[in-house]
Amino acid sequence: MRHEIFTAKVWREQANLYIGQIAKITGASRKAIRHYESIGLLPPAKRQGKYRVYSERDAFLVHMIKHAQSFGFSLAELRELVATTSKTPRLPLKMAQNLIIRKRAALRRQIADIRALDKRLMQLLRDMTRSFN
Amino acid sequence: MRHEIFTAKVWREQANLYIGQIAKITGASRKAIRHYESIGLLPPAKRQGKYRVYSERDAFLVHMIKHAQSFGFSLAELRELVATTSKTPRLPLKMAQNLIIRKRAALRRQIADIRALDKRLMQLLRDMTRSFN
DNA sequence: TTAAGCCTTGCCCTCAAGGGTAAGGTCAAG
DNA sequence: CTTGACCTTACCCTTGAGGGCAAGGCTTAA
Repeated sequence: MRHEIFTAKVWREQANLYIGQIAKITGASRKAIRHYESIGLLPPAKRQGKYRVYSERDAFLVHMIKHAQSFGFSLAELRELVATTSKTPRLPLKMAQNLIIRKRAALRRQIADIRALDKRLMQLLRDMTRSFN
Repeated sequence: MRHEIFTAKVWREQANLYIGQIAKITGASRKAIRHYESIGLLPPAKRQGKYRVYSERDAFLVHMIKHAQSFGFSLAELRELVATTSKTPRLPLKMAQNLIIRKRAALRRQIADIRALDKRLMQLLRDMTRSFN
């Protein structure tokens, strides 16, 4: 029964992929993909028996996660975006843009913090030099 | 015997302090102080029986560690400085200055990295906006 | 000698993002 | 029906700097 329904051809058309296939396609490790699911970043995968099966849409989500990570986003920061994306046909542009804008603001804050620290270090250095003379 | 030698008065003069006293003086927790010892940042404390006893010099070292931490130094970064300081009468100025200079260089690198990331995010935002129109 | 207040070691927990390995179950094909 | 490739859960490990707790030992003043 199942064998007739899920022939190789139909598989490819429905893109019912095991986790290893998704991993190969997206470049994420199997472990990472399960991890995303375990922390609720990806919705629980459908199962065929005990095996997780994924569609090309899921591959897109994983791709998105990897891409976003390379831009410095943490998995936690991506939760909402991924959740929404998995429920709507297209990437929620506004949400993604807001994410980026907030990240940029955080970066600006980081730079300010680092500069403040640098100033303190500079002053410390000056004080030490003075105590030398 | 020991009781005659280590009277309260003599104690105060020799500043033989239990870990709780050092903790109170320096503001570091007992746990933190033991932690510094366990990772080899502080030399193994002398013992009176099973209790660690510290001198005011040790208090100075702990103070130094806390101070340096507030300037963004990790315990690992302080290893050499603390080791040397604990073996010489005064703070090794040159070594401390080099540490600061190196830290400032690292901060500059961090800022460069953040700015590069910010540029990428800006570009990404532009691309997304374009795909909107 | 005893109570109160210190101190001791040892173990698990935190956060992020998985890596590594074990031990075993399952799938598709020959 | 077996083989080999793939999958499953489950547990421990990593970095940094300790926090929290347990269970018990030490000190010292009264």
